[in-house]
Amino acid sequence: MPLQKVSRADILKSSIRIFRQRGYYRTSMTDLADALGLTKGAFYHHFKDKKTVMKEALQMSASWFDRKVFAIAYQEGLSDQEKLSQISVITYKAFVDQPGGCFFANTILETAHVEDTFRPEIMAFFKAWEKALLHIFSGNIAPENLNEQVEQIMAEVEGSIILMQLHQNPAYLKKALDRSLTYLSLPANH
Amino acid sequence: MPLQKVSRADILKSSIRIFRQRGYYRTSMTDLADALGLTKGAFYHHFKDKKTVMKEALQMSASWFDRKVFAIAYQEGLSDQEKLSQISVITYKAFVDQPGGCFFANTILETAHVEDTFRPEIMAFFKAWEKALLHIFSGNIAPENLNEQVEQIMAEVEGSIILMQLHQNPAYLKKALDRSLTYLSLPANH
DNA sequence: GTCTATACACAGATAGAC
DNA sequence: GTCTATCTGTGTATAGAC
Repeated sequence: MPLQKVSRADILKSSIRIFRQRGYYRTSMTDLADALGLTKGAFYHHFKDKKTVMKEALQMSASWFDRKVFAIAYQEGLSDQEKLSQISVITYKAFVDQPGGCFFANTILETAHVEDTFRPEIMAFFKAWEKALLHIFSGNIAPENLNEQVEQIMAEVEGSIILMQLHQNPAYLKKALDRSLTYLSLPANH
Repeated sequence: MPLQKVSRADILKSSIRIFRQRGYYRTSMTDLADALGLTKGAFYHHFKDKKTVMKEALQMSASWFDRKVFAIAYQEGLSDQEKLSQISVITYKAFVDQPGGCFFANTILETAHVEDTFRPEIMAFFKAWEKALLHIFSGNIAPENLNEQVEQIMAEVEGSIILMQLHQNPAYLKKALDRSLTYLSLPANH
């Protein structure tokens, strides 16, 4: 029986799930190690400290959204409606299938007034999301309303994730995502 | 020189500020005691444990919103526009003057997937907010759209508080509150 | 009502055997 | 690469003097 090899990516995938649900401060190194069937000592062989695990976890999660969600905004041959609809479906699935809500929103609220350690990673996620939405809506909305429309959608989605977790009911997120689709065809924007 | 007397309300007011900024788990009993110039031992004379401080802090904060913000929705002699406008102004001031964003949103995101301890107190805040908005909008919006309109406003405001803290810019909250006023006079709702 | 001192658990992190 | 054992700091909470 050879020794089990755990890849850096395996560790991060597992740690993302735990950090997202329990938060950064409440998660202990023992929590992270146990989830992989490792001891603390073995875990520290792979990562030098908790901060580094968290930073790379945020980066890996942001990268997933870049590739699986935001990339849809730049695909050739899709209408703006199709792009936004596909993004909504995947976003819904992502936030409902795996508990813990939005890893990035959770982390900024938890840490913003304690330390700035993770602000760059969190900011990168929101900037990529904003850019994708701006790309989709730029042809449908007057330039002077564009930025606020995109801001509004991001606020609605993030806020609905809070309500979803409060009421333990994913319908809140579903309705917010559905509303974002209606903003593509508002008469007032043409 | 008599011994200094610290009231339960004083302790709670101070603790609310710290819990809101640092979160529940990251806040230590030493943090709470130090802020009042007390030692841990003295602090424990007033509250039997951390959980109780948090519960009463949430209750006191919710009570403040009930009296100072949500009560406006039921005041005689104000138009719906005036009610919502006054609520917006106070809400903005409350969330901007004191750092840490929304105590209730922070706490539900931090604790929802770890324990249910504070869910009743947090739920009470959101229910009171929802009820106040329903009261204001009930005369302006068709009954079949009423619930979703109120949901949307709460999601937008909470989401904008996240963006406000991410970008360290209160304009995000201001714009979300201003949008809520426009929903009172949307032609589609009449 | 506030203080010092302390008990006990667990946190993050490291050393060294296998 | 994983383990056990350990170091050090800090957490919640309590006991008892003043």
